[in-house]
This record gives sequence, structure tokens and C-alpha cells, in this order.
Amino acid sequence: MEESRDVTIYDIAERMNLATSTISRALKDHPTISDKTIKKVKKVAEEMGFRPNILAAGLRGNSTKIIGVLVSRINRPFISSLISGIEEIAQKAGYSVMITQSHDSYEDEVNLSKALYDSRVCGIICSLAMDTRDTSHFQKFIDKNIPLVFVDRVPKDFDTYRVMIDNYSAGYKATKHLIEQGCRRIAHITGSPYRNTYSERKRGYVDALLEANLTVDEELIIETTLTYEEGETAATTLFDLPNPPDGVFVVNDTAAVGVIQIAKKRSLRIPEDIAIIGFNDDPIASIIDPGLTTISHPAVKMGQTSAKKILNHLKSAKKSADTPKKDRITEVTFLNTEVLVRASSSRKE
Amino acid sequence: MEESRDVTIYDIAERMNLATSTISRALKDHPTISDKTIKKVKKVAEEMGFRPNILAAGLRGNSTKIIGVLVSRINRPFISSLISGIEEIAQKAGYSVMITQSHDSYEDEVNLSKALYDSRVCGIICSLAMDTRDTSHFQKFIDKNIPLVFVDRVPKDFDTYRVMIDNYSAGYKATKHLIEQGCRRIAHITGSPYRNTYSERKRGYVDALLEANLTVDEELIIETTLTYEEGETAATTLFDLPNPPDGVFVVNDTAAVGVIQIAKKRSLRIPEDIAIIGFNDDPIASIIDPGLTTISHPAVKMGQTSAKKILNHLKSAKKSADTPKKDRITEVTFLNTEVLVRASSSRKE
DNA sequence: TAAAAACTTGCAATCGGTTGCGTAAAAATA
DNA sequence: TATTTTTACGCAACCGATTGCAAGTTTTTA
Repeated sequence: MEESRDVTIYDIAERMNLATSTISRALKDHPTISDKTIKKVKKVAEEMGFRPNILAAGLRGNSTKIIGVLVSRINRPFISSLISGIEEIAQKAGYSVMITQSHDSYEDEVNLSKALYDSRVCGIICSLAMDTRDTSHFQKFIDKNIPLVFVDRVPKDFDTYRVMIDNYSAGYKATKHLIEQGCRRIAHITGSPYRNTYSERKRGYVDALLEANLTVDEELIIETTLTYEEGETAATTLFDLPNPPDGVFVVNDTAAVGVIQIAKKRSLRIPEDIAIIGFNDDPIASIIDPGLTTISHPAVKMGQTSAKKILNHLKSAKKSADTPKKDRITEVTFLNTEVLVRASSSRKE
Repeated sequence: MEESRDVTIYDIAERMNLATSTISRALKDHPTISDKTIKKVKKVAEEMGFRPNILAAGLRGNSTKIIGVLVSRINRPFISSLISGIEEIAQKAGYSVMITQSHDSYEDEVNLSKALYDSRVCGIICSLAMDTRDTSHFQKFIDKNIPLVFVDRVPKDFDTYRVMIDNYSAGYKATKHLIEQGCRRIAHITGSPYRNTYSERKRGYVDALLEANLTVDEELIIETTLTYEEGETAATTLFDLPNPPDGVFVVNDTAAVGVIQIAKKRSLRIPEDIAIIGFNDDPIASIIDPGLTTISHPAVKMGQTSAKKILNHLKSAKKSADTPKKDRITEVTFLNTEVLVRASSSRKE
């Protein structure tokens, strides 16, 4: 078992009687190296099985080709699809992805942001933890001109890239759909009001109600952590009301499924007695019986878009290395959402 | 906007009139440094906001504190839970996780294994691509004594850590369960025979049939890529048979759900006409109606276990740096599986 | 043909911890 | 008090690629 040392540019330089600087430049098509030399170097490098030491390059340049990802939890349909999209784009461009999960804890988020920073990630994509209010721990990325993309769960007061859906409009559409199905007393099961995703959807919900001259009953608005169990609990509370709702807009499918199960257990007819709409279009939405009407949004595409923002930023930053434009970036990308009507809400043909 | 340079051990050394070597050693409790000095150095480092440059350390030691992960696809319930478990353990130990997905392509797997190797990961956890037959691209990790863990989809002829379930026994249990429910003609929808996960389950299936004196009908064994759609297709084929099955053992829940949907569409009674058992206990299994009987296995725990194998290996390797034990490692860890009986197969009270 | 311009390549410092080896200082032993 | 041991720390090379600047060579221009 030979401890064969990796071949370095020094080995190539020695073999070719050239300087390491020439090798280094030739390998990345530096314009001051002649085409002949470039070709020869590349050929020899190939022959010798040369693979550049990423760490050495990173140390020198004080940056890696790693995109950091910071999300609440990996094993959620939406998040894992998001990551899948990120990884796909990154991989194609020769970048790697480093994944971390905050478990929806602000404290973890702060620590992980530091860890990613220390890892010299070339960019970071983050979806905020449920209880994050202060986002100053991300400022260091801005200061170092490291591209930062907030995706889905974004802060409202941070000038940087944002990739998201129009939550207000989605909430409005969802609620309006229920109204169109004849619902007059629509409940709303939501998450932390600190997260734009939920506060905005709620805003859309409220506006849709008001527009239809329906009253907004605080009793019908329940704040939860959006688990399946909490969906069940919220549903129980709602159905036990003296004047129960005839429609529910739940901000994620997991909790919405909990609502369906309770409704079924109580022999409520869906959608006749209670129409239900969820959010995300998780796989279960199309599997459950009745099919869950939901708001679909392109998770994979959101990931891809986020990754592209990072890559583009890096590309243009390289070009304009001379022009030290340090303007604050405020680029918000909205991806489309769609009401996916299924049986849980279709009262009409 | 000050381009405040990061503080290095040089800065600390200068401030304290000590050598960088002393700082470096003090920060990691090297025994030759006095406790007084260690405390002082740590205090100053803390004050100055020192954060070690991972790349520099990695370059020198030719290794990082990154665990590489190579899986088929991230956005699958089983895989994302697996990764979640890995990340959790890694994070607690101060390690990072680099994720890549082969998309079930052998070629991608080869390239990604190289990329992870080049990234100087300190260990690698892999679940093989669907069509991987040759695993020699992993040999380089062994040669460099980089711990390699195969998880779930493992090769049969590679001496290294393996974390998996007893697929044979699981397949046997699943089939036997159907037999106990009175099924006499049990179909089997499986994946690539090159993957241990599927070939072993099939072996268990066959043995369970033989043991019960049931005939093994090749017509009832269908090989697929295990998507929802292929589950539907396979079900259609089976149900169209002149002598259709009265039970189906599907090696994943996704395809099993496809089977259920087709059965329902054809108004077959589940489980009276056709009993169905899946594999994985994906979230949909408990949501779908009827509930899908399935084989559960601890995805998160498999991830955790895999990560621990890596960490333990690194720990013991550090201790026995003098004892250059290079024996081939063949450590197989089996995690438990369980038949989760739900409505899709319970014919009896 | 001489001088200027353009093209190629080399030199050497740099990034920031890590570590083998040497040595000064303090403590233990003779 | 002299000598051996132990303790504590410093020196300097090292990991491998990158890059500003210098310098040599060739081509172009006057």
C-alpha cells in the first residue's frame, strides 16, 4: 500500500522545466501564457493525474468554491427539494454545497452562520429559523462582499438577494378560492408572525375576507408550529367552536393533513361541511383522500434560482474587480404560485 | 466599511510576546504548554475574536473537518432523514457536511467521489447509485485511510464500514406477513437487482414463499425504477393478469402508493381483494387511505450511526497514530426493521 | 539596424496554522 | 553546589497554489 503523494504543480513544473507560476497560470488559461505552453501543460497535468489542492487555493484566495446552506430542517419536502435544486446548479458549475440545519433555533442559526463564514464559503443561502428576529449575524457576509441569498423565509429589512414567492398574493388567492367555493366563515391556521411567509399570507387572507365583506374573526386565527399534531389540535379547537368554520386555510400541507384527519374522524364532509386548502403541494397533498387543494410553488426552482444568484454575483464580481462597486444589493425575485384545486375544496363542478 | 482583516495567531502572538507555535498549541491544549499560558492565550484569543482559519489548518494537515455525503437524491423522505441524522451528529462534534447527489447515475457517482476526495473530506458516507456495479472509485479513500461508510445501498464486496438493515429478513417478514393474512398469490415489485437492498428483499420474499409451500411465479415479479408512476404501471400489469395476485410486496412506499391508487381506481377492495405492503414508512404511508402497511426502518438513526462510525474512526486513528494498524475494516451494523401493520393488509381483527 | 512594443515566463513572497527539533529555564536529584 | 530531569516555549520549515513585479525573448516599428 503505497502512500503515493498527490501530484502538485511543483511536480509538473519540475518535469517540464517550467516555473510553478507558469503551470498555475497555464492551467487556468491565463492570457499571458502562450497557447502552446497551455496545451502542453494541460496534457502533462492530465497524464500525471494532477488534481489541484482546493485548500491551498482557498487559503491563498481566502475563499472556497463552497456554497453554504442554512435551513431549518433538511427532512422536509419543501426544504429537501430546495436543496436539491441548489446542489444541482452548484454541481454543474463546479461548486460544492455545505448544508447545515438550524432546527428552527435562532441560537443555532447564529452559530452556524459563523461556522459557514469560518469555512470561507463563497456564498450563502439561508432560509430563516422560525424564531429569528434579529439578522445582524449575517452582516459579516455583506461586509466581506460574500453574496447572501435569503430564500423563502426572508427578513424584511436586509438589503440583499431574496428569492421568494409573493406570499401576500398567495394568501389572498387561497382565501379567495375558498370564498368562491361558498365559504363564509374561513379559519386560518398559521405559523410564527415573525416569518414573512406566514404574516404575509395572513395579510392576504385578511384582505380577501374584507374584500368579500366577511368579518375577520380572531377566534378563527390560530397560531401554531405547523406540525401534523398541531394541525390536529387546531382543528379540534376550531370544530369545537359554537360557531365553527366552513373553510380553513392552513399555511402548510402537513398541518392541513392533520385538519383533514380530524374532520374525517368527526365525519365532517369535506368539502361540503368544511373546505380545506393547504400550502406547498407536498407529495401527500395529491395522495390523501380527499385530495388536498393547496398552493404550489416551485421548490426546486427556488433552489436553482438562489444558487444562480450566488454564481452570477461571483462572476460579475470577478469581472469588475477593478470597479469596486459596493452598492447595497436589493434584488428580490418572485417565483410563481398556483392554486392547485383538488377535492378538499371543490364544491362545484 | 472597513475591510477588517481576520485576526490570526500571529496577531495574538505579537500581542502576547509569544511564538505562534505556542499560541497554536495553547489553543488546543497541547500538554507541553503550561496551564497558565493556555488560559491566558485562550482569554486573549477570545477577546480578540480569533477564529482559526480552517483552510490553513486543512492545508497543513491535508484534511478538513468535513464529512462528505454522496447519495442518489436528496429530496426523498428516506434520504433527507438520513442526511438530517448525519448533519446532526456532525454538527455536535464540530464537523461540517458536504452533500452531493448522484441522481442515481454511476458516472456522476464516480465524479462526485473524486470531487469529495479532492475536497479533502475527512470521511465519506455513501449510498450507492441505482446502477453502480463497480465500486473501485472508492478505493482511494481506503488507501488514504479515510473512513468510508456505505449506508443502506451498500456493495457486497468492499471491506469497509456498512450501516444497513437486514434486507433479507425484512423481505422475509413482509412476505410472511402477507401470507399470514391469507394471501396465496403474492406479487413483488422490486428495483435494480444490482442493489443489495432489493436483491436481498427479494431473496427473503422467495424464501418466505417457499417455506409456505407457495410457488414462485416469475410473472408476479416486476422490476422497476420504483417511481410512483412505475408503481401504477406495474399494478396495471399485475391486475390485468388472467390469474392476478391477492397480495403485493412493494420495496418502497412511493411505488406502493401507486399500486393502491390503481387498485382503488379499479374498485378492488384493499385488503380483501389485494393486500399491500410497502417499505420505508414514508409520511404518506400513514396518511393514505387505507393506511399502508410497510416496513419501517430508522432513517435518522442510520444517518447518526454512519456519522458516528466516521467520528469514532477518526478518534481512534488519532490515538493510535503510532500503531499504524492498517487492517481492512469490515464492520457491518444492522439496524432494526419492523412490520408496521396498517389497513392495507389487515384482513383479520 | 537600433529602439520600442509585445509577448512569455520566472522569482519570490504570501495565505495562516502546524509540528519536529532544539534550547533555555525551572525543578528534582545527587 | 553540581548535575540530571522535567517543563515550557521558540525557531523555522512546511502544506500547495496564487500573483505582483521583474526580466528575458521575440516581433514590430522607426
